Amino acid sequence: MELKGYMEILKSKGLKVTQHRLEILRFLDTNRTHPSLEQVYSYMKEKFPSISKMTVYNVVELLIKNGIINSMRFVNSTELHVDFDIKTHCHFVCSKCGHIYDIDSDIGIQKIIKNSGHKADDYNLNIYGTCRKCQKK
Amino acid sequence: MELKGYMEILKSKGLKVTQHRLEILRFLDTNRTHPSLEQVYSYMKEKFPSISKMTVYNVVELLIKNGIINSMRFVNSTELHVDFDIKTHCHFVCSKCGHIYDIDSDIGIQKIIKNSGHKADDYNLNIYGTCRKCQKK
DNA sequence: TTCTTATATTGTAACTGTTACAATTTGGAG
DNA sequence: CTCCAAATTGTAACAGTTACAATATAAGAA
Repeated sequence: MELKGYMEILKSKGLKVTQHRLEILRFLDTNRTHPSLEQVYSYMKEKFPSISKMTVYNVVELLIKNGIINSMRFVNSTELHVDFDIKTHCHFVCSKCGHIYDIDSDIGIQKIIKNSGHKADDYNLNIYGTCRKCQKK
Repeated sequence: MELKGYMEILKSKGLKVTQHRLEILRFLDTNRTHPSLEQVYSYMKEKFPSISKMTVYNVVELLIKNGIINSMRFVNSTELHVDFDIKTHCHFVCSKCGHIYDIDSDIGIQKIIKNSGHKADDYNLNIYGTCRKCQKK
């Protein structure tokens, strides 16, 4: 996606366009690796050596709140991970190598809670185990 | 369940039986509220005023590693929650009241990852939204 | 029972991820 | 270009967790 595309995303939500916001969006879009905030900060620090970690936290929080990016947490660590893909809610986490894989699957969340009376806004399915690559080793 | 039952659970895994372990098991068994470690500690502190928070962390870690209890983390906080029920892997978290509901559903995890080549050991499905009670308010 | 030893518990300190807040800088409307 | 609301920054504090060494205890052996 071109820079113009990220500008449109921000503008469509009535958000100001800043270099930091554009670069974080671009990084997440081109690196679909579900990075932790530390990893996002680490990348941004190279591009903008004077950037504050707070900016990363602020921008990420803003993007999450406006439904532009996805966030997830896994049972084996306390840190928040983010991803540009807001459609995929299922992830496979390898206990050996730590790699996070997207699992493209519609688990029919409405059917699961239909008798409960609850109203679902979002969900995360995290699957833990050994990934394809690590099984071969 | 009687105290004897918790002793059997520990012994069957070759673990030593201690007052702390028994009490934490009993608390989790009779309070299926998916408490955070802070909440477990808070309860234990009343029963055993001199208990260290480290003991709670150690015992809980041991119980998780031996597959005796379940653990889960939610996207809105960094803290680990635990539950005596090792069968239920689906939870509904109300964004309004914070209550965590068990969702009894078999989502057929094997089917979901069958083409991926990965091998699943465990999973957590967290659903976020407004619970039945909070919708009425 | 008492002894022994491996293991459970404890306190402290350090570490990681996150939040609060006030000071400063900046995007973008007019 | 000017101005103001909002973005960014640095600092400090906080919450959850981990590491580790010292002490206490469970449970098998004698």
